Amino acid sequence: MEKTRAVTARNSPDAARDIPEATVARLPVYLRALTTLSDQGTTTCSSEELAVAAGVNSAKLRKDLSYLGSYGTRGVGYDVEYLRYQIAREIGVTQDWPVVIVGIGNLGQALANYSGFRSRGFRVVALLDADPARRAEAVAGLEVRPFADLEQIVHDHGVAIGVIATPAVAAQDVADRMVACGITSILNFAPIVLSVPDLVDVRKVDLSIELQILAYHEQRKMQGAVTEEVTA
Amino acid sequence: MEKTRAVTARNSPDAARDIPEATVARLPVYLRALTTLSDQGTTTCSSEELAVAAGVNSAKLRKDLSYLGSYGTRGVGYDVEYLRYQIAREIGVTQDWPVVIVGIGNLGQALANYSGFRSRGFRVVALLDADPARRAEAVAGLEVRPFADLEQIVHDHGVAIGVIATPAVAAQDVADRMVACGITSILNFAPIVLSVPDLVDVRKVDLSIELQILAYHEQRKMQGAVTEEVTA
DNA sequence: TCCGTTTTGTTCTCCCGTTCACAAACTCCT
DNA sequence: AGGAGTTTGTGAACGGGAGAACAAAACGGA
Repeated sequence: MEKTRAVTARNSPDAARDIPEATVARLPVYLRALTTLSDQGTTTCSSEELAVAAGVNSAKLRKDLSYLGSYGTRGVGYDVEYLRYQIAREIGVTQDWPVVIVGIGNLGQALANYSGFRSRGFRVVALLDADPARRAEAVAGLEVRPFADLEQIVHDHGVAIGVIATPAVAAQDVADRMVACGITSILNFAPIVLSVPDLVDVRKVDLSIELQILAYHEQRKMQGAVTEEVTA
Repeated sequence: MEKTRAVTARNSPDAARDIPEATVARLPVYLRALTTLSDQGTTTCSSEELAVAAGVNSAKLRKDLSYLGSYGTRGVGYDVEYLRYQIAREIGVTQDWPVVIVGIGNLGQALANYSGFRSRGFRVVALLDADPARRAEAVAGLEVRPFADLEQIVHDHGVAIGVIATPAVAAQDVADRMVACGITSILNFAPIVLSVPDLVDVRKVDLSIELQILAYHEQRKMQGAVTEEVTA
């Protein structure tokens, strides 16, 4: 394993180079910016233009792209379509990823209806909820099925990614069941720290945490204003 | 300003010490963990216990807390209630923050109904949408008002934080209007990079980016499996 | 009172990520 | 063909955060 990676790391186009995590997190942003440029009819762009569109420093952008390979032309820039495909392939969104959503409350429904998933290579194959009342009507054209169906669905569709949009109290149970079914990537919206095996990836989105971070800075802005008044 | 900060930085309890951004992002997690512990009836906890509950390293937790002050007791640990209050005060969620949500589609409705905002010091004071059809019925007990009312609402309630849940094409316009009204912190759910003045804070939540990051790692897991089979 | 135990607060070191700066490489124009 | 201009890719310096490790401090028991 180690040896294989060492040999293929530099040159092979499909080698699994180890891309820094910070870079991985920005690749989707670049992809989005390139798609926008492409829609506008732009065929070529410089690192500076793309950096502006992605809201980052151009040197950082170039270094990020250099981890994927040399896809630009010096003195010219990058071919928008070509680069877009290369990034999409590196991320893995040239293929379709089946996804299940568990917890069809307000947030779960919003996620089920979100068109941005489908357009970026993700297909919601099932909606699950433990509450029978929630299963009365279809959401986003899909019936809401009992949570017990999870294993069957994961098996049938080869699901590797699960989304948790349940209340906090239910989230750990759901995660455990997901892991038991073979899901290895979880996007967690519940405000709780999930514990999962090392080989399972978890990313969390906590809406109120984001607001709290903003509040902290907002408070400092106000304190600063007061301090200035006092010292003035 | 510089001088004032230098003088008050170390000792004054309400001084605006500069807390590292990485620490700020974790404080809300600690706050959540402490609330959970408190609800369970725990009155005292060690850094190790709290670290486990927050999903971080205990050394990192202690260092984070040390930026706020010395709120623990050596040999004993931390008083849950006391620490909880100190963190809440540092973040600024002991006071109430009025918030406006613009874009009352699926996601906007979910946000409007999210109880986690209210319970953590945020109060949704208005829902705005440019589409008259959306204003037909109330959402989360609030009427949906025209976007033109933004300035009046911001002025009346002293709103400093705005949430954008519109489609991408509308987001920059909304942000510009928010900034013009005096909003200085924006939580952006639209998949686009907003450009705002330096003194305005923007945090973004992009649902599909999170999935793409998971997809990248998922793809690598699979590649790794294949490589192992080949080399075996 | 004194010693062992526990746990915090902090120092030190290492590593990752960011940014600068520049050589290499490509285009275009003469 | 050659030189001027442009832009990429990357080496190197820099800064910040993570984690180990330890000294300082508090508690409890004898």
